[in-house]
Amino acid sequence: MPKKTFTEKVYDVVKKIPVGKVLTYSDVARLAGNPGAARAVGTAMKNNPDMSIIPCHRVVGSDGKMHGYAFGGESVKVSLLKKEDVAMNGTTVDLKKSRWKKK
DNA sequence: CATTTGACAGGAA
DNA sequence: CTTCCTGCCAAAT
Repeated sequence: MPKKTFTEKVYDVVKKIPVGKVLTYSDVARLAGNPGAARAVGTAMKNNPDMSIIPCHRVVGSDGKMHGYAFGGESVKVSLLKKEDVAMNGTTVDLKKSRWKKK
């Protein structure tokens, strides 16, 4: 079987994030098979082939905030996530409750 | 093939 | 809470 590149796996994982949940770059890296490659996840994201199918706003930093990209601003991201039933804590995502984890 | 860059994380001050 | 430094990995040049 064709071995997917790390980037491909990242897209696959991100696209599978359910509504109301978020993942940190570290988590995406881990699910993609490369724990610790959080930075590489960001690299892949900015290289993303289809931003429309990749809910980048559901991928946040370890602090539950956007580090670089957002749909125009943190406020927009917060509003959007709130709309998606994501547990928020002010301007930050409540990873304690909204972190997507497989059970 | 080597160097630089970047949408990161975690710890220290 | 903010700022700086180090470690990590992949893609781009």
